[in-house]
Amino acid sequence: MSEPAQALPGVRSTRQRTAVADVLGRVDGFRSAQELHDLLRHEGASVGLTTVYRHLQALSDAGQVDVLRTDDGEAVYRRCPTDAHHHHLVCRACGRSVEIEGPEVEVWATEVAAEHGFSDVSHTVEVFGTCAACARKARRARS
Amino acid sequence: MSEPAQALPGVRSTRQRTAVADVLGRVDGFRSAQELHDLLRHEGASVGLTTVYRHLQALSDAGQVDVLRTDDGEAVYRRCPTDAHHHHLVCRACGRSVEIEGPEVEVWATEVAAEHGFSDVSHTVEVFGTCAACARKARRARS
DNA sequence: CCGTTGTTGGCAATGGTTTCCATGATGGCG
DNA sequence: CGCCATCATGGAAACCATTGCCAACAACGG
Ligand SMILES: [Zn+2]
Ligand SMILES: [Zn+2]
Ligand SMILES: [Zn+2]
Ligand SMILES: [Zn+2]
Repeated sequence: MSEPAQALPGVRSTRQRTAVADVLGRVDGFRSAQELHDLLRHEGASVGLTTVYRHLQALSDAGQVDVLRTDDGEAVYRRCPTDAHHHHLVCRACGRSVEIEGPEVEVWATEVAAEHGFSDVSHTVEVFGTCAACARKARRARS
Repeated sequence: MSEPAQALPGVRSTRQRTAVADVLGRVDGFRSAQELHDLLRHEGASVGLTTVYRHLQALSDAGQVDVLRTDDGEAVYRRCPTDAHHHHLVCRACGRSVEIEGPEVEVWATEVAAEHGFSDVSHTVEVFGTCAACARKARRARS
């Protein structure tokens, strides 16, 4: 551990790289690459869309951001406060999300896969809903 | 209930519609729209790609086929032997899949959402792995 | 200051999916 | 039977997130 963990060899710390990492830290939910690109643009720290994709890819490869896909196939990204394996409770309306974990789910997934002779097992577990804030907003709008 | 559940008003039973429903019943795993289109083409019962998409959409809306997305965002479809709520154990290599269920997971998802004040809750739970057949095949190829 | 090496970002290409629209089949009705 | 209204079909074009390409750029070491 003679060097910071994030400085992989051959990876420079550029303005763009930190801008992408920063904006991810500042938002509270899953965001698409294009939303992040727009955010950066509006903040003045403009970064090419291609570059945003590149860094999101890199961060995701490094396990520093979580990626999941919306119902219509768009990839959305989130930097979570924890590095440990976990899942998400995501608001369908605003994207805000909460880290959740369920040891019993981990066990169940492993066991059921083994029972059927599957190896090299992984799983996706995401819970979607409407957060309290968005539910309030919707109720107010409907009245 | 004076009419069969599947015959929605304004939906005719055409050659194409049955062809799509049939091929879904004949394959054993999740398949993409384009794969299904190819299968139909090779069977002689050719159906336009647009029409394949249309019927997959309709069947999915009617809850008669399950849809999920691969890592690269492609939608894959499967007609499952059961109508009841369930999840899948899917082979990453060949798409073959097994229906699984876990009551404890259902409970967990509901509870954790309620704890955080989320309403209108749904969830996606899929387990991926390499099925025994594909694992054998891979081992043989590597030697 | 120069050359090497990794970075950037606009633009073009990709590829799954959807939309359009002209054509075709169906079925009721006179 | 002939005609019309109503879907259904499918090829082509549009869409759109994502990736590939590549020329211009910054950083670093010498
Ligand atoms: Zn919300
Ligand atoms: Zn897990
Ligand atoms: Zn397999
Ligand atoms: Zn479930």
